[in-house]
Amino acid sequence: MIDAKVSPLAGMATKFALQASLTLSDQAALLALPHATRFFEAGSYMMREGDTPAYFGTIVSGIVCGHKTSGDGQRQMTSLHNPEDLFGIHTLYLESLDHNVQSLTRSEVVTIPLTALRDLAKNSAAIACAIASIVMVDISASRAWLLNISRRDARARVAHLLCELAVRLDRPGQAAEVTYDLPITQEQMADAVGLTSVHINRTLKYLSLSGLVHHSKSGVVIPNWNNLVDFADFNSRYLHIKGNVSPLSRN
Amino acid sequence: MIDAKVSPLAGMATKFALQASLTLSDQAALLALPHATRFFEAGSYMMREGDTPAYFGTIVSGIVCGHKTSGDGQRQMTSLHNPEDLFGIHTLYLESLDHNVQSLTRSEVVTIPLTALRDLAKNSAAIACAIASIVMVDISASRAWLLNISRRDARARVAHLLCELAVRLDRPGQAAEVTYDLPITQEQMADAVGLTSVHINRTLKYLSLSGLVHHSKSGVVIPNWNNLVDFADFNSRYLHIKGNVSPLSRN
DNA sequence: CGGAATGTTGAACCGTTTCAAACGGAGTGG
DNA sequence: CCACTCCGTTTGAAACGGTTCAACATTCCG
Repeated sequence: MIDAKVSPLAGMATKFALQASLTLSDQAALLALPHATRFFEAGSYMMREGDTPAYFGTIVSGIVCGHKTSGDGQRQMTSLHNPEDLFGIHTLYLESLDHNVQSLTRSEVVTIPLTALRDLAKNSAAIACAIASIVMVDISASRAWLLNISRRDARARVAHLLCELAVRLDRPGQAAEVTYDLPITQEQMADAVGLTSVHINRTLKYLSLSGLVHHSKSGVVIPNWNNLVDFADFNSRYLHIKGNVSPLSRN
Repeated sequence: MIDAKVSPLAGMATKFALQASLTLSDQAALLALPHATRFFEAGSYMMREGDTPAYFGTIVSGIVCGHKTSGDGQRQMTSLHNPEDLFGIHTLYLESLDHNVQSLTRSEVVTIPLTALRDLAKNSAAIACAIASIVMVDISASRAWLLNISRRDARARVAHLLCELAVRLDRPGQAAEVTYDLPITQEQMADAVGLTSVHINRTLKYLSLSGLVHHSKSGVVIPNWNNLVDFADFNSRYLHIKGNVSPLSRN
């Protein structure tokens, strides 16, 4: 099995292994991928729309987002990546990037050239399947965001986002209260859910006053997980977490 | 090369071949996939959220959509499929469906069991890569919908959708005027772009009055392609059409 | 300590929704 | 062939949710 101590690529290799059954040589090949550790300041671009995709990576620390901007400069995030998440793998076979990737906080990432992964996938059906599988999970999340942004009001919308992050950070499941770090600004949150930072402010105030969630620099506190899930109309199925116990992600 | 006359699967096989270089035996294997021709009445469900994915397919005729619904019954389409498009392939490696697939008009489709494709992908890296590639193109479109719905007003939003469909139906490129069929109701269009059918009505009226697009039972007429593209802030890059001449898709 | 970035609040405004009513066309049955 | 119905379209008026603009408070950071 993959030993998490061995390599900064171990997390990435594990993600692959979760999606398809890999031979030992496939696992070894993944761990042998050329890679570099890089640091990005908050707000710096890791990739830009229109670029030729060059690498993908795993996040070691920090928060990274994918986003697009409209002609008049408005921005919409399309994904949010936490430590241990992969980013950029969607673009493995795209000739040009359709979105930007930017760090929201100072972050450390391990980057891997796409050419190297392409070579691997060309020779291993299992690895290619794992990649396809990873992208399928991501497109499912993308569809969930679409619904969230188009059909839920501001309150449920940010509640839903906070639920998603809780589940992805593996927090719920034990007690009623759920807690995690989320060092992003209200403006960044606005770009994630398609609102204004002013309205995010009012919405967070409402959610806090009604005891559903508290968000501050010290993190997110969800006093009662089930309450928030109900309020947000949240169902974690779309995250396709393997071995997920309850499809409703209520305790 | 793949002969379009041979099999109802030829279109599907060609889509795969466009994304990865397939050996002749890969191509033959794709064409040999078990399949069935099926008809669906307008409005009938081909797959439902929560189901275990069973098949994918190509559309022969008709229009099919993917959609999700929120707890209070509001609906948001996540994709629209025209003849020759694939549907359901996103779910190849998902344990449960995260969205519904429904026909908007009476439609004829060719369905292929996912198990058969999984077997093929397991043994051919090229086919697995083609699948990954197809999904990557789709997730790119999904991101574009996200931006469209969250950050453009109703007018630009429906204009953008009509641009996308024009390009995907391969209409623009020759003359300034662009025409195509789009036998969907205003309510269906509303579900595609995240608006109300009432507001779609007013928006279409505006677009028609200003000479940008006309939509009726007889189809879509775009008197001047470049005008609509500018108005909609449309750039076809996100569709990743191979061999696409102009990334801006202006003539 | 000072300046910039982020958060907070109020008031006016505006795009979209909601509700309600009426209209038109296609299909059906008498 | 007309009357009836159903479904989608059209229009108006009022209400609502979120934006915009502007001012001020707070926190962060060099």
